[in-house]
Amino acid sequence: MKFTMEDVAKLSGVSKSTVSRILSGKTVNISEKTRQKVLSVVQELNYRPNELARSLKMAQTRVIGLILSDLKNPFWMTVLDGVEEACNQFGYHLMICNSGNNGDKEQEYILSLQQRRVDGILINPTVHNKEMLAHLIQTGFPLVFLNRTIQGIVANSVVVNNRQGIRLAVEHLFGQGFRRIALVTYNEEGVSTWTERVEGYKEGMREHGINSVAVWRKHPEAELNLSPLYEEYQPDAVIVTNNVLTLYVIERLRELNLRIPGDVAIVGYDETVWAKHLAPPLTTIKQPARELGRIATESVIKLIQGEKLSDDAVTLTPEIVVRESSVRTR
Amino acid sequence: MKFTMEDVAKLSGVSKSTVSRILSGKTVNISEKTRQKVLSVVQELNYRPNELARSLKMAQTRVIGLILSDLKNPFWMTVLDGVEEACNQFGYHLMICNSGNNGDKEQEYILSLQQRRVDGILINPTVHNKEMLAHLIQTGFPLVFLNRTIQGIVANSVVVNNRQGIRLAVEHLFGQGFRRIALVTYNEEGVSTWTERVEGYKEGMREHGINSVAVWRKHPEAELNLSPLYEEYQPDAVIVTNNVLTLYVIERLRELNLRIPGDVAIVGYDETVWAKHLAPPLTTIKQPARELGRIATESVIKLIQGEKLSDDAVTLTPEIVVRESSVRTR
DNA sequence: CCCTTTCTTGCAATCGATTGCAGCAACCGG
DNA sequence: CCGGTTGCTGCAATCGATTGCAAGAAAGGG
Repeated sequence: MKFTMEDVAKLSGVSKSTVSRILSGKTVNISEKTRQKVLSVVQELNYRPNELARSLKMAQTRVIGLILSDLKNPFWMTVLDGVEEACNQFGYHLMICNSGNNGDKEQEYILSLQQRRVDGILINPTVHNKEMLAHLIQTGFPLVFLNRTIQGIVANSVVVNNRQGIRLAVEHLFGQGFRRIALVTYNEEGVSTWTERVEGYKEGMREHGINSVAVWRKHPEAELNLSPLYEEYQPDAVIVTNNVLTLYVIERLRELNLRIPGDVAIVGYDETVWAKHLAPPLTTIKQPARELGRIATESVIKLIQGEKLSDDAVTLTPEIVVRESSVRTR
Repeated sequence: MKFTMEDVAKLSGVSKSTVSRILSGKTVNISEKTRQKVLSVVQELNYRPNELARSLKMAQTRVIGLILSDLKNPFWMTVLDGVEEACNQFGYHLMICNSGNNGDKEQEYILSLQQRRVDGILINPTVHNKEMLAHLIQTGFPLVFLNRTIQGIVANSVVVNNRQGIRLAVEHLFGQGFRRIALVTYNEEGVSTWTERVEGYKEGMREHGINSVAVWRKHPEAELNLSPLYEEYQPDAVIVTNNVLTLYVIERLRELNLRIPGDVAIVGYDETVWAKHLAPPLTTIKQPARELGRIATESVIKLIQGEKLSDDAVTLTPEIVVRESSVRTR
């Protein structure tokens, strides 16, 4: 049922070369008669060229690999939508992988995508494959870091300003009169998003003359008992560095019978569909997720097409969406 | 920097054939000496075979295409996670496309995936490409419908029982003493998920002797003014057939100054990370999303491997998660 | 020691495209 | 009528693997 160029050629009474030239749009010097003939046969057979063969010969697949560290995080849904949109626009296809923050799996995927000869890779990297990634970049392979950077690796990357994001939260809370602000984040060594957000928090506090800060870290797999932490620092506000973690923290605070924002104010990370429907509606740091996806994809496509990018890193700007969860009640 | 089998062969002093046989694990009759020699060269060069060439020759790519109708819906995130997991387990890669419920885009993606010679396709189909899909199935192409069926097409599909899902909601609400139950759904012609849920609702109501029902339909792009609808039917409970739509409805009801569940109870569709954090916590119909993804993927892989599936359709069972939004207050 | 059988390995065709080079036909002017 | 252009098309090599067939080497039997 599947036809080849050979078949089309035979039925049109021409050679493969001619068919190929017509289909690839190399309009140069093909008589209108043969062109019509060939196109009608193509139509009739419903022929479509085998992309594998084409890719093999052309040494390009028009496929981009995407490696995410945690597919379950709803944040990626919007990013993914932007990535898909850009891919579609430029005629690329997307191959998706989920490393689950596992270094070995990530490595296997990188190799595997390369074996499949993807033209470029978008990656939200783990911290476990530094040398491999560095090597890849060094060899000129089109690679773009998505939302995370890796210490010590100069790479094209598209990220959102994490320090600024947290500082928006800090400034807002200070404006509302809160002073004892704690931060809750994930306990994952070396992940730039978390470390930068923690730094942003400390900087922000320091600027207001506060050096006694509280950073609470939750291991992704374990529970976090807020009770002793709360007792020790007695915060009047909490900033959380991740969307799902925010829900977790809210739940734990409720268990301590703390009212939001009366006893403790909350600012969460990532604007989500549900943020405004929580009780009380949640103040969030909104990251431009779709743009993140779009721009990163456009970047990798530019690299593929041989363009030099003017900047190694594109840094997007977060906003704060203020809702009741962080507004001082009288 | 990229080596070919030829290079490996030359450096090992053997022919391509031998290298190929060793790497493809065809252990039959290769002397241990040459095997070791070749493997060491492979190691040294860091050689990995070109999958394009292999795929071309073998006429299989070990890639599965996934076409979703609406990537933005958080429901898919969990499904996707299940799909990815199964793909990974069986050594397949995933190519993702988003039709955005657009028939033309869907068609283009189907053709394009076929051109790329994916081994099989998982699709959450729109209603616009019946003949094409039917034809595909007829030719024996491994295709599995995901979460939706298409009227008039017998296909392998994995779905969740939609009638039963809604009826769980109806029964629960009746148990709580609600009688004037309205349903809100999307106004999309012919989409099985919506039509089946509407039917389930009507059946459930009829069984309780209620023939006067209210189905409110929201066009995906337009606003829905609940005020007149509410006035007309005066429901004491509302079931919503989609997760994001549920948030929308809750917002509109709030604008009408209706208290939940005091004035009107709510049951939403899809168990989400945020459901239990809403105010009040939301009762939901929980679909086994990850299993949906896993099983559909396993099905298409079986089809690819030539197995006959014992049943055309696998129907999974939803559950109800009861929370305060649908519990009668005294 | 020769012939047969069993291991190993290589040759060359194949998968389905793309493309440089060359050849043939038609057309032109002189 | 002939040589030179120009226009159109085909031949055959190539991309990087896989694999049927056959040949050469090694081993075994008489």
